[in-house]
Amino acid sequence: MSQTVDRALSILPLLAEGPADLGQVADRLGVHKSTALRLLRTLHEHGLVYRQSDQRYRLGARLFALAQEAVENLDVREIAHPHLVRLNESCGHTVHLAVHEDGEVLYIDKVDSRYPVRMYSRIGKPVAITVAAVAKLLLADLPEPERRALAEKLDYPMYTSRSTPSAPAFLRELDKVREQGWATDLGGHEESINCVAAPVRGADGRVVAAMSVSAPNVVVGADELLTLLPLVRRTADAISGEYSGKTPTKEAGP
Amino acid sequence: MSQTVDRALSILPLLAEGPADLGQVADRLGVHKSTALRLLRTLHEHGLVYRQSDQRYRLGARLFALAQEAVENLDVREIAHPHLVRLNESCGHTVHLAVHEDGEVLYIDKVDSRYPVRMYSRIGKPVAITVAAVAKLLLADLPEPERRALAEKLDYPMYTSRSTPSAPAFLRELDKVREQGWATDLGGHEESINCVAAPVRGADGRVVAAMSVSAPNVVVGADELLTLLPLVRRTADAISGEYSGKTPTKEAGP
DNA sequence: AATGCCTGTTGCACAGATTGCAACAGAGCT
DNA sequence: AGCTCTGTTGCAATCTGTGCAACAGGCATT
Repeated sequence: MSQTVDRALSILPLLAEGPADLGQVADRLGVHKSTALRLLRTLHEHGLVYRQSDQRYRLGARLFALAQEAVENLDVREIAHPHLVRLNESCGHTVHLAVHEDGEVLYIDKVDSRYPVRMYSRIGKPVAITVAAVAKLLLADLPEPERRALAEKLDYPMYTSRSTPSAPAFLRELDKVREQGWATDLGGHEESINCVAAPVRGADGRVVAAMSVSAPNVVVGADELLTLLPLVRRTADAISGEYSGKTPTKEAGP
Repeated sequence: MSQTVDRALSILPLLAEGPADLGQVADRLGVHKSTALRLLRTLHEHGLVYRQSDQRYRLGARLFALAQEAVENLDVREIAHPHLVRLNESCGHTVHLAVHEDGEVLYIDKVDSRYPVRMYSRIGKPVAITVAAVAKLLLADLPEPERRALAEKLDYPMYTSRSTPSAPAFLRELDKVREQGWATDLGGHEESINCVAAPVRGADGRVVAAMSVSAPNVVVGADELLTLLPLVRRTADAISGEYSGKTPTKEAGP
């Protein structure tokens, strides 16, 4: 809607691919070098891009700080976290929390005490939306037309032979998931990894988040993982209860 | 430099404080509501802001993805990570990696296997620049005028009685740190936490990053922590060697 | 139940900011 | 030393962004 801002913001994903110099940025934006320079300057003043010693531009530090603060005012995450930790303690597996936003599903929390994994390599990363158990739950709850439109807009990469192959198959899966109130991903993303997931609902019953437990086949088989389903659902329900019970925004209640 | 972009970007830190509606955004920007609306729309199209169900705006998902990719392009981090893990395994304490950028120091990696801490609560967060051991190392290496200018621009909050109190004291500390080639923070940020840090240098000898080991007093005293110094320095030197040995950019070598 | 207020949204004309050009500067390389 | 390449600045034309005012829709109040 605003050309200048649009151009400026287009620089960010471009730089996300790697550092670039002025000429490259100008070319890929399709604007004059001087224009690109001015946009980059403005981005720089706000700390969103950084000019490294070789004069090339790169994404800047403020971006981290913003993403940081953004994740910190997601109230679902705050409420859910202790529950995730407790679940992790009792089963030992990786626990994820994810939300849906504008056609993307992303992890907003993760607990994995067994292996010291680099946590930031996951949080914030968009999820494999067509196969992940949490994605199924979040999308299954969308209103019919929106869900259909999204399903048909998606790509269906065959990560493994068990990946969801097409929009119709995906929509069928979503119907099933909505019906049963939980979801799985059995080797659909990575051959040897299975997940079980359950939805977190707000006061109005809408799904606001989804949580999952993941484990590699070598640790527990799919059957064994499924025995955790009741525990996962109970945890999700506990979060739902707490989330819809309180209104943690600052508006004073009656 | 570019008014429109400047205004649009000013919205981001504003929303970082918490969700806001159109009117609030317009007020705080000092522009007409319609203008704010258009800016927000553009930000929305790029996924940087998200409109939640109550119509208020909040920072968006793309921000995570960008910060994500940004951190993945930092080659120091990639090289350093295994070393940090190894150091953590041998001493058991929290290990940090930090870089300096435009007057800010921020953590870009952290390993803490003992306590399952929420990792993202730190990575990307600006460091207490006047007291942190890693900050001292990074700033001590700046050219004299720049260092002086920065030191005088900073605030010197007294987190504890041992915090750096003023610019002159800070500059003196930086001189000492540069001299000895390592740094400490003994309860300067939080009363009961001590850190030892060492610099990572590029091929030209400039400090490109700094790493530290932190531990609370109740686990090991300051004296005991200092016995780790040789190990920390060796680790940092190992990273420096590997970092300056390779040029991991795509420019083909001879 | 109807009214009034408040928030978000659109069309339009003006003003002013942004754009591309061309000329300049400075570094790095042949 | 000359050359080219990249980054940088001043300027005028114009296109874009801005604020205004009117509209729409929802919520709470009368």
